Amino acid sequence: MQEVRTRFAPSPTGFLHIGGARTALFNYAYAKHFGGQFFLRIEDTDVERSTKEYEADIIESLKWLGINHDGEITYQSNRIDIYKSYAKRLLKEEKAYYCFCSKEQLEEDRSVLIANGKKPMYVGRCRNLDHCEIEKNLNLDKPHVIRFKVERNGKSSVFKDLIRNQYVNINNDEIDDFVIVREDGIPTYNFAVVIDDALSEITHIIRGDDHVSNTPKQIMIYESLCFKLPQFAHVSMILGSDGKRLSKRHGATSVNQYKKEGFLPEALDNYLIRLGWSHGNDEIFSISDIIKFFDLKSISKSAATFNTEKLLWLNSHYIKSKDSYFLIRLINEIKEDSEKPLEKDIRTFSLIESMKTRVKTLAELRKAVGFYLEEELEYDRGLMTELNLTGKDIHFLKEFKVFLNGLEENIFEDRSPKKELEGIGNPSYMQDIMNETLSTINRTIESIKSGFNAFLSKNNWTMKEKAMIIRVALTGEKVSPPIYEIIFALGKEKCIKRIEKFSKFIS
RNA sequence: GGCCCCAUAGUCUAGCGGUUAGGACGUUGCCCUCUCACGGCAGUAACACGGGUUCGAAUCCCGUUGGGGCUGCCA
Repeated sequence: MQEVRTRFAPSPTGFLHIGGARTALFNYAYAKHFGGQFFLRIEDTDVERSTKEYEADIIESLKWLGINHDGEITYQSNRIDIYKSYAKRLLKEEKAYYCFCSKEQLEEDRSVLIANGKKPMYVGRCRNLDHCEIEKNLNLDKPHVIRFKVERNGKSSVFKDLIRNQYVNINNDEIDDFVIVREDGIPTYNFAVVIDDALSEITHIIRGDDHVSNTPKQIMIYESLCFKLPQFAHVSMILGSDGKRLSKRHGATSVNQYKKEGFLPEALDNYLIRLGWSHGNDEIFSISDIIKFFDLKSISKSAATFNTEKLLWLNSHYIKSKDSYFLIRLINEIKEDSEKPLEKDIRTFSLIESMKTRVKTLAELRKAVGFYLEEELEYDRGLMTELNLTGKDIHFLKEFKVFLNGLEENIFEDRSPKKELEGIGNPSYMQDIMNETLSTINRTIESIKSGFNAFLSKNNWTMKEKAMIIRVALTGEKVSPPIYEIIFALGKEKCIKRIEKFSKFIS
């Protein structure tokens, strides 16, 4: 069997968006499923709109998603001469022709056709120019493009689409004599794409639905150049919540933006692969699962609506599955320059460990431990009225401070294994350290817990009635990790300081 | 307008001639509980419509409606 070779061919006229990422993932998964190769080609023939910034974004985003290409990246802008030579060949074989019509003239033709209720196609003025006329115009340096001469007289173009598993039939009368080389000598998409795909021996072209109507044009070029045809698979579009094609209007659409907002690449990959593709009732797919199970026949024919809720669910799923040191690292990677980095110590670790089940993004996770990062807490007035504190509470806080004072210092010693974790590559060793860290935390928290419970019962208090005031005093928030965990993370001294400050604030 | 494609709950989907139409997200209720989550349990909600074909249709065919795409010297 022939090796499967696929490609992703974005144009650097925008950031890598969700739709492009899915197409890339499909192509990657398909090739890898068959042990084939996946290539990346930058289609930068639109010199007006292509930028290096977008190009870098696309490459980086793909890398972040783990969609790794084989071989070197191809740039169409480096291959203009190749396209030109093929255009020359088509000209010589009279499968293409020079067109000297001015843009103004074409615009006029167009409006006349539309006014008469006709299809706005090229009128064919230059389709059958005689040699002398062409020579004359060329010698005069008259601006021109090269058009492909579409065979008509009732002919039609047929190709099989692998997603629908059926033939798509388009009458050639519907297809214009499209431009293959622009006035400035740069080839157009439909021309360059065919030459590159053919020359790089791409076997399967998996791309968006928006290319179906281009396919007959491209097949004509394949045939006119005697290239071997690849197979085509057109994936339906991704729609926004309003049913319209997904665009910037719908909020975050670039991969990069999702990264910044604290999504994990695993979550995005998993979400994207399930958007339009299924494998029975399975929902969770790692990259290797994707490669293992991916196929074209399980791709849905209909358009899919992008749903952030489900992405968030997947993201929280993957956040929960990561170890907390790793999460700290990821949070620091995406933090704003103005934010201070999270420390890789055992206290931060314990908080992340506790909060990671309560958030859906890394950004939220960072925010959730904000009370720990802040030196000085702000207490919300509204929250105070809600608490409705009395003299009894002030008394309780006093007692609580006594309890804190009585805690042994050494339980708060920082037994951070961070040094050992820096720059080591042995996963099982890391796992050991991780487990040890976790059990240290658990042991300590247990000891705080039993001491605290004894303190409560001695005074005939219950957790239920006292938890909220402690929570607010120590964090300034109504929602926080469990009390014992806060005490552990903050440490004795900070807890006492915060209780003192809070007591002063309320009295 | 013309051409092409699509149609199972709010969303992603399973189904491929005979199912109590399955799963997941969301949502609702309950349990757990120091808050919020997590977790567990239970519930909610769908075959767009109309004709055929067939003993039998979500499934096959035709039409209607609705949606999407293309109709560039963008890709």
